Amino acid sequence: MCSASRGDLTARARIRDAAIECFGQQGFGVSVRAIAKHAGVSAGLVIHHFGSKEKLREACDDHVIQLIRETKTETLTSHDSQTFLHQIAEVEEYAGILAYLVRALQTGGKLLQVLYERTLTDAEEYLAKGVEEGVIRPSRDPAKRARWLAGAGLGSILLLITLQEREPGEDIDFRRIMREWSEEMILPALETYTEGLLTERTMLDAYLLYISDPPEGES
Amino acid sequence: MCSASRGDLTARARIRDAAIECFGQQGFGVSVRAIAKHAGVSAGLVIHHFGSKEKLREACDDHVIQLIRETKTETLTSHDSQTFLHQIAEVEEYAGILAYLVRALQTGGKLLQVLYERTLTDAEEYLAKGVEEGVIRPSRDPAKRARWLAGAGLGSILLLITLQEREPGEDIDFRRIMREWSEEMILPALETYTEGLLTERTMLDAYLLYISDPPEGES
DNA sequence: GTCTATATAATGATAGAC
DNA sequence: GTCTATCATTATATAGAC
Repeated sequence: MCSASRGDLTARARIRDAAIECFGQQGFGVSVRAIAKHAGVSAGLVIHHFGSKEKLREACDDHVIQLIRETKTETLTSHDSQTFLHQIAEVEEYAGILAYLVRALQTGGKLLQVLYERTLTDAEEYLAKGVEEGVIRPSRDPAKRARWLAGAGLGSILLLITLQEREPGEDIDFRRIMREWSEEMILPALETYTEGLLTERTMLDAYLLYISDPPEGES
Repeated sequence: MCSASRGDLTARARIRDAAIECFGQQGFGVSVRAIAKHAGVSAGLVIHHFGSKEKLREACDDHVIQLIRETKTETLTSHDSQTFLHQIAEVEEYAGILAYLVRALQTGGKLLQVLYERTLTDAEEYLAKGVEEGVIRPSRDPAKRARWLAGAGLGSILLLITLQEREPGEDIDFRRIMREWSEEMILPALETYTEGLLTERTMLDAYLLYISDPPEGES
């Protein structure tokens, strides 16, 4: 399925996997000693293989990024563009990776960048396909709409997860959170996406007029 | 305007303000010594006043929470429910507080809880007022819709800010980010909120039927 | 490759002078 | 109230044996 399964039992890989678990559960402040203990090796060996704690962190990032890139997005058929995050949350095996992922997302950096781009690409495809099939309305600016929806989708699930974490180190049931959130949002989302939110089109028309006839210098 | 201005120049307050700046710019890993240096006092005095680094952190949280509670939400007239975050971002004086706020939001905890509740309350009020005035469509479940919109609003702006932070310690222009985001989202938001996203109401009707006639045991 | 032992630096917090 | 000096702990990273 993914490269993490191929005879990947070298000490280096074991340490990396242990690091992903420790970082995910306890945050990036966790000590090299704790990671080494969890991997069943000495602290020295960890540094021997990765050079430094920071490089170990980078190796973890790269490993998860590779996983994101290798995992195909399931066919998007449901009411809302299924996030990659939802997909991975359903796989028991990836529980540790998901925890790491969430923590990495909260601190920003390359991983967040990659996941956002992935989410954006998925949203663009989903929307384009829907428009082509006639089930989704065309947009005056499809790229902007995709960015808006992707940002709201990834952002709100990320916010929700962060919101659930009462105390540091607490185990979070990502699957439960995402399932509950999906049920929570389906009614308002369907409602709004079907019927809209505003009763009048005055604001939209005013804005369209505004941008078609810019008041002051603009390209 | 707010309590932070009343003869608040005691050393304790100076240390607290310095801590907010340091935490905001460099994260919560910043040392007590660095905070003390920034406040122009000794490290011992910091502990003397607050007991521990953690309690200092709590004092910072409480101070920002008080600010959130004291700041009134401006009348919500624009196209979209203006987030409290947007409002504070426009005040030059609060630049340091905003940085702290964002970092606190990313790590979760009490402050995030408070700000989310605030955003939710604002959204509920805004929507209720709009429905009453007839400019916003009534919802089958107003509370759920408010939660959905508040989560998407706060979540996406938080995601966007986190996304902008290339390297740790980098100075972020929150105002620029929020202004650009507002301009980015106004077209897709108005478009979707006015015309909807889906061309057919089959999915909504199917879901409404589904929940009105639950297939298996449900309250 | 893997270990133990250790160097070195930084941290949060304390004690006591002023 | 504020300082300096110091403690005790912990961290990352290194050196060298096996």
